[in-house]
Amino acid sequence: MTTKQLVHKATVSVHPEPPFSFVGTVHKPSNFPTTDRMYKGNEYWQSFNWNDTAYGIKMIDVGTFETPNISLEIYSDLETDIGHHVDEIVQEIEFRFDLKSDYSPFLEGFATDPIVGSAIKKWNGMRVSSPYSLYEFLLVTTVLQNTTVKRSFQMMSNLFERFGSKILFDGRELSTFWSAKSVHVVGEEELRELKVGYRAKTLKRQAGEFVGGKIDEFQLRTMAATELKTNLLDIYGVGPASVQYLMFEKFHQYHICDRIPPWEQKIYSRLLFDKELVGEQQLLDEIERRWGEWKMLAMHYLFENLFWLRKTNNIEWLEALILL
DNA sequence: CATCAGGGCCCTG
DNA sequence: CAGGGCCCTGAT
Repeated sequence: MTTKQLVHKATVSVHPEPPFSFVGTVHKPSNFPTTDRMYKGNEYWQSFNWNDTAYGIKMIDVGTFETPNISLEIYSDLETDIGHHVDEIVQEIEFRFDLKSDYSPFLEGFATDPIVGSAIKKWNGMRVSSPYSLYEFLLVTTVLQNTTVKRSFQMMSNLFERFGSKILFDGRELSTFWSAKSVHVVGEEELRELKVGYRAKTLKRQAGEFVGGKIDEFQLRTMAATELKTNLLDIYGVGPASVQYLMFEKFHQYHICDRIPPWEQKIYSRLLFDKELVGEQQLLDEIERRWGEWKMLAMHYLFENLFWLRKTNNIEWLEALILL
């Protein structure tokens, strides 16, 4: 696999809505690691596909909690690419990282909440963000299905190896995602060789839905929650669990939570009830009672805070759930 | 050795 | 609406 060097650069200042947590926004400790992005200190890098071109994105935190400021660097192979697309790339980054939303009613309203209060204190201003396009996000939800974290990671690596490529910018080498087209033209059998099992059919069908124009991410973004959900469920391979991830992380519908998948169920059972396993409906009732319209955001703050704690503390029950 | 469930979803009856 | 089947792997 050859590595493409991206030598041209444009720099733009981006100003998120205060308050803002850079780390909490660009780095999600709960996500399994992939080679398309990396975070260190006050800097963040990722590959970024836009209009069939592989860009490199670097964000540097040069602001403060109250006066957020990100120095956004866009790297490209061709100078003209940056010139023509810089504005739309900035807009897209602002959307994916949810930089312009106002979380203050939640952050202020629950600052002293007995359960989520300490997570808010630590992560105040953390956004619901996903670095991925809808196509890329669906790859993740597909490899997550009906398996363990370890195998999901293996499937993702195999896909990167087969379809992705590499870029080098700012001294960092990162994997890039691929187009739906490149998967669409490949036979299902060839996909199965990547150890994705029955998901080969899903990967191929989803790629086809993008290529054929059935899925339009930008149109989906204009829809209200109910219509959005219906349309997402209409995508082959998207069921109740995946649609919950999509609605929240990708489309930032942080007032909605009508499903808590098994793995999260175990984790929230501990966080909310200090029990090994509480019924899904009981958990749903509890989060509604405690946080109402902000319930999914509250859950996210709890979740990421827990995985951050894991870095310095040994949380035995959590390790057991991750090793599965 | 066999059996089974794991961060679901589709399809059938 | 319930339930079988699906790829593969590690745990038992």
